[in-house]
Amino acid sequence: MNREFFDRSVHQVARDLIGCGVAVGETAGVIVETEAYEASDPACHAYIGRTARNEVLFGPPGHAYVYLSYGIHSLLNFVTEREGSASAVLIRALEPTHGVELMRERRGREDIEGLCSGPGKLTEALGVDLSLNGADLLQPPFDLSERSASWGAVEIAASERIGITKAADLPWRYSAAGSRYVSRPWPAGAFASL
DNA sequence: GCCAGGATCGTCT
DNA sequence: GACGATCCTGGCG
Repeated sequence: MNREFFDRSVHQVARDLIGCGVAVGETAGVIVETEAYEASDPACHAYIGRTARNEVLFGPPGHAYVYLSYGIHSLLNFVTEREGSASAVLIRALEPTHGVELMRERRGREDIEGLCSGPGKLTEALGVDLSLNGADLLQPPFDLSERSASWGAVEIAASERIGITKAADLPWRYSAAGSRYVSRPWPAGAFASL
């Protein structure tokens, strides 16, 4: 995984991230659900312009944008597109692959489907918090890997984003069709082409 | 199984 | 001083 991967349209990156591996320290999983947020999008934190909070979104691609949601959950995003173009992919769900016992301890639950099936859940499982805001995704503790051959033919569903009030009708949520690890099911017949 | 409500705090008005 | 890109629990069928 290199910088160029992220230096592309946020929608392309959001789709291409499905099936890719994300490791943070000893824990890792495969991305099965993402959402795209672009600068011209009212639901994007950068829509209102540059502030102290969203500054990372305006920076170079391939960095982590982490912010606190509802005062409780840290949400993990990957910054995309050239510097100055504020856009990011929200990582919404993972299929756990490594460090499952550590994930269980951090989450305080046993069921593997529930460990990373939501944006706030996976950050808790991976140990991601606000201290990683702005961190380079190409450096430790992150270790990202490209989609493996077994995921090469994955079908990707496109549907409406979850939990937002502005621009809620845009179909910018992407999920791996057939995965048991997504945060919510996708509507029938909502498929994007690779 | 579904739904309503509460937890909790950084950010911006 | 209001508002979330959320999650979990408890109450009710």
